[in-house]
Amino acid sequence: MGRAPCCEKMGLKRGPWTAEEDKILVAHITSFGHGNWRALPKQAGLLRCGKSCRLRWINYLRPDIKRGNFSDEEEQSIIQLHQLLGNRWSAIAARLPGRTDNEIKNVWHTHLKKRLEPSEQEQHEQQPGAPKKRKPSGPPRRREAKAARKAAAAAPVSSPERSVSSTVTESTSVASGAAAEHGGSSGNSAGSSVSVKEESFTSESEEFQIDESFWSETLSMPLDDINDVGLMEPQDAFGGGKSSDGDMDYWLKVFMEGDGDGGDADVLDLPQMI
DNA sequence: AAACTGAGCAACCGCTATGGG
DNA sequence: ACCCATAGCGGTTGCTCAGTT
Repeated sequence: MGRAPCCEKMGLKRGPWTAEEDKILVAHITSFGHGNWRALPKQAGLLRCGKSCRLRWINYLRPDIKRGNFSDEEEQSIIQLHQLLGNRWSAIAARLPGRTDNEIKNVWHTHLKKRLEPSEQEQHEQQPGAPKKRKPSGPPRRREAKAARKAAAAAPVSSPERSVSSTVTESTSVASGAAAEHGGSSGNSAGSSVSVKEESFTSESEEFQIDESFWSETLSMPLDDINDVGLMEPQDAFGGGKSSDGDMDYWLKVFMEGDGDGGDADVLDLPQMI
């Protein structure tokens, strides 16, 4: 279908986002929402293509992103959901609030898949795989280190030093119901352009900071808003969606509701991994 | 201490789906 | 009904850096 060339390369920046760009993007979306991704970069004064902005926002800047390592429960859920849904990362992500499809995809390919493969091999052929040169055992240390780094660097909205760093996840727990009325930023498409003027987006020279209330508000917004699309939403997950998903949805339904023997009942309880 | 290796992750690419005119 | 623009998704790539040699 008539697909506009993504980023008419001319003049558009690519590669890693700078803190400055992050600030601009967050500021713009927070103030005006993201009704039109394609137009957004121009409006915000970013030399990026809309696609890139969208990706950056969804995968990294969104305030409701949960950072840090995946908990065991989350990993188990991913494994189970992957068995059920296959590589439908967005569908899986929809059931793991705060996690993005990209992140889940990465975790799957880097950890979970590998973790499963050996056990599957052992199942099929009781042959211990050739000992890996590295990674003796135990939790990947690098992961934790990175998670820390990530948490530090992540909060897009604060200064690099990240005085506010105590992770978004933490604030999630204290999020008050205060501002649930805000139209949710992730679902926050066009219309709901959040009216968060009170946020302190000060001039570039000053520390860029979003008022705590923003995070509380956003984080406390009904998860339904965030996960509307996929999170156990009957119509969507069970047939209201694309017709091509019919089979999948059917089995999902069976899986979720239990097919009688209740074998997978556990999974049925994982609507939200918070 | 330096070089090397590879895990981890952010970002990109290209395709399909969807909605509006 | 058709065409086009945009959003969204999944696969892939390439960079960074911790861990190993």
